[in-house]
Amino acid sequence: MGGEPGLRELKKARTKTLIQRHALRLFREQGFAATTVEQIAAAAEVAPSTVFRYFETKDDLAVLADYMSMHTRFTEVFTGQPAQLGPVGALRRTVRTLFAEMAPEERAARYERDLLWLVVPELWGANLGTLTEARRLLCELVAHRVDREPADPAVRAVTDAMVGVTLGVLMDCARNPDLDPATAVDEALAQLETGPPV
Amino acid sequence: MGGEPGLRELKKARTKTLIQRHALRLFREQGFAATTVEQIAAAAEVAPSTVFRYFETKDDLAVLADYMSMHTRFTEVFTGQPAQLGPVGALRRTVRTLFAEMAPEERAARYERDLLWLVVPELWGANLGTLTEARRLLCELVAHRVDREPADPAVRAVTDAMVGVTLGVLMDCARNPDLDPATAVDEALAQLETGPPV
Amino acid sequence: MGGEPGLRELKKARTKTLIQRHALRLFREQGFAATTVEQIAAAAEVAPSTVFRYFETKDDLAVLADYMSMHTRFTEVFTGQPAQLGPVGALRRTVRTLFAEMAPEERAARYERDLLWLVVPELWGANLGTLTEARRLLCELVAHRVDREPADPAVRAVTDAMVGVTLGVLMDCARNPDLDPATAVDEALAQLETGPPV
Amino acid sequence: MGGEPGLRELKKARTKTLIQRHALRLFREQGFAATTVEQIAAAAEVAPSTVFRYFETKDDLAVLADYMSMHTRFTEVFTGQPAQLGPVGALRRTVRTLFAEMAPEERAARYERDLLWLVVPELWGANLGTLTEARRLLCELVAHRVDREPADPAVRAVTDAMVGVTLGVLMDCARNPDLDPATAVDEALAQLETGPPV
DNA sequence: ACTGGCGGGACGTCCCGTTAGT
DNA sequence: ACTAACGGGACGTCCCGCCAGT
Repeated sequence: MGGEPGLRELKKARTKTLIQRHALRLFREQGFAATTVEQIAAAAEVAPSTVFRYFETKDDLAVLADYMSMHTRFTEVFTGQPAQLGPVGALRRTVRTLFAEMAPEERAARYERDLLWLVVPELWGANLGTLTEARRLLCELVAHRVDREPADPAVRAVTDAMVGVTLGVLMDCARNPDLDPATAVDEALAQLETGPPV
Repeated sequence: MGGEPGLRELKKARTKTLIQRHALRLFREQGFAATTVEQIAAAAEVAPSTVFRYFETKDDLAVLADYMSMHTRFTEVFTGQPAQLGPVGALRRTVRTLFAEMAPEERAARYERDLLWLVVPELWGANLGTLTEARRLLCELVAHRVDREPADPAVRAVTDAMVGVTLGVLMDCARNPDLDPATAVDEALAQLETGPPV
Repeated sequence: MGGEPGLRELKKARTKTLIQRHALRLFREQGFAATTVEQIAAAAEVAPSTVFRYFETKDDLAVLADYMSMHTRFTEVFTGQPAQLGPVGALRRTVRTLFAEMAPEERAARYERDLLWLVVPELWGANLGTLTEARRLLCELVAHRVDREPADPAVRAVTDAMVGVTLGVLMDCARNPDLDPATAVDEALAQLETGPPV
Repeated sequence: MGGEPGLRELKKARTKTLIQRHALRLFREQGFAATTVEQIAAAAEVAPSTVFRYFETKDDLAVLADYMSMHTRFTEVFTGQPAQLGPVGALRRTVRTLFAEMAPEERAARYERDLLWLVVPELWGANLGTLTEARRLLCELVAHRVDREPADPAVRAVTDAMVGVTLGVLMDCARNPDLDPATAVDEALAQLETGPPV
């Protein structure tokens, strides 16, 4: 009653992470469609039913559910940027801050995990919800920053431009492991910031 | 013997279109996963095997294959825009031209068909290839117009911004049938063109 | 140690009844197959494991176990009927007496619960045992009353006729809530009693 | 077009019968629940999917679908009985005629198949529909014979009595292979016919 | 003692490839 | 050429038994 003090909860979270880790590894190694839930279960040393206990569908194994939990931190940092910064500038500094907060080894781990869906078409479906939600959030934050409505066309446009640019560069990163997402995103957004594009 | 008389070809194309039309309708009505190939076959009055003769997988039913054929026309129009126009301006005029070339009743039909995948997550996977290809093409056209390399970060950025803005507004159109895609896209791109966003 | 104080017993019985009540309600609302044990557990606010502690299988949730306990009272009343009454007459009066012994609100509650299995095919399997047992008992009581063997064809026939008529009318009641089982059964049995049918 | 002349249809029917035959055999040998669809498929030398192509659910394997086809013959014979016969007499003669029409080896085969569900509780659910339909038909035929409405209580009662007696005796036959259903049913119904039971 | 978590396995749906029939 | 039939296999749901935690 009141938050499950511990051991059970902990093990649950551990199992969930374990299953997803193996799933993502197998998706990368063999492709999404070619990987069966049975294989994932075997790799994680659980029963197939257990996989479905933690993830409703196979697709959900590729969904980064903990992203939602990042939204509050993102909001904090973005909102905290100096008022004279435009939306693009604020986003650049937010991204820099959030990347800096991650320990180096965490960053490497995340890159593998979080960029996978960008290069596996089947996973877009499962992650579209997360993406849409992120877009909605960013739109609101931008609106607040420039003191307009989220439905304002200018707000929509700048938001979608930032999303487009960020996604584009991340897709390149996912395909090319030599690129560092942190700097790549920052540089790409810089292009947007400097003025009328090209 | 010799070149297909063309009649058979025509009938084949007709069947293919027929199957896809019914498939898309059912996807919209019932959702993608809930629609079975058998239902589609029944609706199109063919055998399930025939569906697979025309489309390799069920996913392919949701892919707008004829888009590739639009690329040449798109390239023509885009390239033909006045040299002093920037990429965004050139895209706006290209889009206007292409929309204008469509008969009104064709436009309505296309809206239904072509925007469907934007609101059905499972269909993103199948259409991602088309989208990526379109992005690549636009990137090259932009590069050529501004006389830089396609790999140039500025070229990438403006391309991805245009793609992001266009997709964003199309998603809104798909969800809100009152919006007219032609004007909505044009207005959204106008936001990008006018200068440093917001 | 020693006889259970009875308090624990009582609570147990209460829980069992509670679980079954919710199960039957859900079976009626959603159908048997569509109702999961988890839903039942949630409705009764217990853990799924607990459901299986009280009922061996899901099917058993639909079995009216307390019917066996009614057998002794039934036997008493049936045996106590005047000797000159035939089996059908004795059954009619027994049924009337037993119905009369129930408080009105109990009758309404029982109707809902006890007639459910008649209209849900999947529940026949679980309840067939109870039905067979009832048939066997009635057969013996009839045999005793007419002073013949239970295996006597005439005894079997009259027993099965009564069972058939009763079941038939109860199935009608289950489907048509306007009918009152007490009078409907009585009237139907009256048809059997009056002589060579039709 | 127009009734599938042959080979295909024939093979289909053959496969369906084959699967069901093996299923019923296994149900008898191992019990219903203990028999898996895989086992049935293996015994019939088909794939498990093929089983589900012919029978919607495992339960349906135990349903005697061809009974419906007997209804017309039954109606003919029953209706053709002399007008002065009462419903029970007409049913007795109908049953005798129908049994007589079967070749001896067919009778033996049918007994095995058709009486199985009576002793396997899980199968009652699947067969209840057939039973209910039979009851409805008999009710109508009786009503017509005695020139009353099918809803008339007397009609209902005599119908249900006949159904009850028949079922009861068939259950005994199913459990006791020494009994001959044809004569057992006839004798049991005779009890109903001779007058006020007992 | 009760409950939560997990295993194992059956069911039933669906996809899609192959083979054989018309 | 088109289609029906079937195979094989993945997915996802659900039941129910067991064991470990509180």
